[in-house]
Amino acid sequence: MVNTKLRKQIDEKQVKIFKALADPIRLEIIEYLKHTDHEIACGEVGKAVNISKTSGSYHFKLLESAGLINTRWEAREKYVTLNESTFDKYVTDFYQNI
Amino acid sequence: MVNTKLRKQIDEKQVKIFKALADPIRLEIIEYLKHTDHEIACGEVGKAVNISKTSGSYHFKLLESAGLINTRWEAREKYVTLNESTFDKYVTDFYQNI
DNA sequence: TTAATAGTTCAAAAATATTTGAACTATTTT
DNA sequence: AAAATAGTTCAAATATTTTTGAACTATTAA
Repeated sequence: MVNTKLRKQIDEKQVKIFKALADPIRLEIIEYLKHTDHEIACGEVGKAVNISKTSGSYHFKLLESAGLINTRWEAREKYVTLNESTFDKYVTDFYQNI
Repeated sequence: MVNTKLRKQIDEKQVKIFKALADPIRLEIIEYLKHTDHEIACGEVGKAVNISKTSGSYHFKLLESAGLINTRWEAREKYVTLNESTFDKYVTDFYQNI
């Protein structure tokens, strides 16, 4: 059990995560990344799910800001992977924890 | 593994559920219902989370349409409970199943 | 050193979601 | 029968999210 202020912060984070998951493009990206199962460049994912680079930039930023993906720059490319621990804590364990 | 058309339907349902969860009022309602742990009238929940009846009507309808709550009318009141099986299938098991 | 490539940023436009209050239905209480 | 209660519906207003294209930065390749 947590206090009210912390509860509220947790909820804001929780809402942010569900918002990030509440979009068909982002779900496609997430599914693609899960099945890929290794680091992959944003551009390659974007091609796979058929979105413009601008749209990709928007969606990857949002996913990263929610903590659902990790990113790493190398040369011209930004590589992404899923952040499984966020899925575990905020999705898989959501119902149990509220 | 499922075919493309079914995959798409599942995704639509999945998006709808995450959208329903992606709102602070609805998360409060859900948390309240989980802790209440028995049938309770919409109005009582609405008072507890401090929303207008119009707003309550909107949010309960959305939660029901996503399959996250069950409802039952009795006399003037509409009673709600969480639909745990939807949480299990679409939230708890989400990451594993994609 | 110029081209091409990978991605970002910006602001405007378009699309979606939420809130609000007034008027409504159905049921129960007085 | 009238008043009160519980909830719905509607349309307008507001707020938030997403898409778009043009211009940009940084890096690599020719």
